[in-house]
Parts: sequence; structure tokens; C-alpha cells
Amino acid sequence: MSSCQNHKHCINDALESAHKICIDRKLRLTALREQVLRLIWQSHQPLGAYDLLDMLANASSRRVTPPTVYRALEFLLDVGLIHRINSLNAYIGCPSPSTEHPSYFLICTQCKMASECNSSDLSLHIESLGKEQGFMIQKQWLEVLGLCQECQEDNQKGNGEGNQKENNENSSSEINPS
Amino acid sequence: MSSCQNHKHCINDALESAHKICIDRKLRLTALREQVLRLIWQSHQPLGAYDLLDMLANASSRRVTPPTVYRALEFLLDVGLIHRINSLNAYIGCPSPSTEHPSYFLICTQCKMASECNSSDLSLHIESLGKEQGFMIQKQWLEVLGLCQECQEDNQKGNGEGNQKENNENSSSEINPS
DNA sequence: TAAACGGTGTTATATTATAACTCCTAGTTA
DNA sequence: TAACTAGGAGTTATAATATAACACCGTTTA
Repeated sequence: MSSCQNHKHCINDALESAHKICIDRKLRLTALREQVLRLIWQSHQPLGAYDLLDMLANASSRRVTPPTVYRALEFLLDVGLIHRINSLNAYIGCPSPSTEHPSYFLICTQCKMASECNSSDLSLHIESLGKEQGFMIQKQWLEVLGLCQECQEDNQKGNGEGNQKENNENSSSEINPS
Repeated sequence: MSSCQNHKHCINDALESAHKICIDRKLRLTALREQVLRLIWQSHQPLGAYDLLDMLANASSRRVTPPTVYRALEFLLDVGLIHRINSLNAYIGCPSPSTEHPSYFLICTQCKMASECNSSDLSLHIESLGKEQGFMIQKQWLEVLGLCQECQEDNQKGNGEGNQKENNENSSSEINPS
């Protein structure tokens, strides 16, 4: 799961795309929506709605309630600027939001990073799987849990199983792969 | 989504497999666990934990609480007798529980039936998608939402969009494909 | 018999998400 | 400029999904 070389580029690109898309489609990327998008892009780890709620509350001194977050998330999901990771109840930025596409993710259970894959090859196979049964596809999710290359290497360097990436700040529990 | 010809076969096969597997692995398929498995197999529609809770409560006159259901579900999931559909927070019986396998589902947003697909071809593609990035796969889910062939045909017969299959008893809301 | 263990009961609570209504503000119209 | 409007955000309450922690009970094991 090659981490980005300079994460600021990810954030800036994401925000720039978002602004462009919203202007094109006459949608309003309000301050709140942009802030939530920016928070989601702080890392490549999916964040829960209540994580975002806490971050918003910490950033602003005013009380923040769930609907505030969920409405922003709904907007960002609808526009395609973020995806939801169903197996984690969490949200992550989309690196290629300008066109609609299926959502395929590799998610590391150790460092918790999620990387989106756009494989047209895979899309075609899933489409043909549907066609075999006459199924008309509307939406699809693929979520693959496992260990990214970096974490496998870290583990082999004798750092032991317990090692987690530095970018895992509130290192709660591991993602349970069971 | 070819519905089964005689659904009793599905239930009986599932229970028989379950008993065999538990005997082989020295696991206890208790009355409660078997009852939950039987309830899940009442249909090919994924059921929520609280749906099962209500069904258990109706069947037994004693009070039933969430941990009762969730513990049975956890057991059945661990053994591989059922799968969880993450996008629906719902559970469905596995027709081929004897070996571990990835969980690929076609889910009809209209009749709500979910059919499990076992495509080794697709598995290979997902594996190679992982290999490209050095990713070690532990678990995977694919969930495809859309319209099954039967529902498409029903809709074309002029029955209109509102038609839903008879086996959709508590016809709450449609699955939202957005 | 006692001890250990797994399964279930019970109570309480955590986590995730939405409904319904109010108020505000930016943009639009008169 | 003032009033109007529509969408966004605030607010309160609650729904829906899931788990923690501990008690109890019956079976198996020592």
C-alpha cells in the first residue's frame, strides 16, 4: 500500500477537484462540507462519522451534533467525493471523483490504510458475473482486508506483531479480520 | 436470481450440512443456534439481527435480548454457516459452508433476494489485484446491488415499478441503491 | 464432590444513524 | 432596499445496530 510521497498533494488535489466538480454541477461546497472533506483527507485511513464529529468539535468550540456530520457525508457521498467502507462503517476520500465508478478497496488490518483500486478488468468480470444471471447492476462494493506490503515487511524485520504505523494516532483496536 | 424450486430442500440441506460440520469439528450446534440458522434459512432474503430477535421472541414467549441473537450469529459466522451482508447490516445462509470462501453476492433491490456467487475466476482476479500491490489477502467481500432477472421481467410486464415479490412479507422500504 | 468450561440469561451501555422541526443566510425577485 | 425563497445548518429526540460485563446453570473433567 504505497503511501503517498507528499500527502499535502493528496489533500490539495482532492479539494481542487471538489471545487471544480461543484462549480461544474452547480453544487454548493459550503465551508462545512469542505471542512469535512479536508478532515477525511487528513489521512488515508477511513474515518468514522463520530471521529469526524469529534474532530469538528475540537476544531470549532461550538457544539457539533450527528446530523451536521451525516448531512455533510451524505452530500460528499452523493457527489462521489468520498466513499463509504461498509465493513468498517467508515468514510474515505475518493482520489478520482470526477467520474462514477465502482468502489474497490484494499484495507490493511494493521496500519488501517485503505487504498482504492480502479481495475476495469475486475469491473468487466463482475459485470459478466451479473450477466450470467441476467442481473442488472446498479452499485457495487468490493472490500478486501489483509496486510499491506509495508506492514508485512515491518513484521518481518522483527518488529513483532504489535507494531503499527506512526500515522495511526488513536491506536484503538486492530481491525478484526475474522 | 433463479429462485429455488423447493425451498424446503434449501433448509434441510443447510441444517444437515450444519450438523455434519459441527460434529466433524466438535462444535456444539445448540438448540438456539440451530433455531437461528433455521430462521435465517426461512428465505433467501438477508435478515437483520433485530428481525431475528423478533422472530425468536414470537416463537418462544420468553424475553429475548440482543446478546442472545448476536452470540448465535457470531457462532454461525465463525463456522461459516452464514454470511454478513455489510451494506445491509444483515445476515444470510451460506449454501456451501463446508469450505471457507470469499463472499460474493448479487442483491436485488426490489425483491431483496441475495444470491451467493462462487466464481473462482473472480477470486483469481482479486488475488492478482492484491499481488500487484504486494497485499496479503485475509478476507474479502463483494456486494453487488441491482435488479434480478425476475424483477426486471416483472417490471416490463407492465406491473409497474411498485411491484415486489410475494416473498417480501414485511415490505418495508426498498433497498436504496444510491 | 469440586473445579473448570462453555453456553445462555440479564442488565446496562456503546456505536452508528436518522426524523422532525426550527432558524438562518445567501441568492432572487419585486 | 425590502420581502421572498430555498437550501443549508442547528437542535432535540430517538431509532437501529451492536457489545461489555457479570451472573447462572448444566455438563464434563479431575
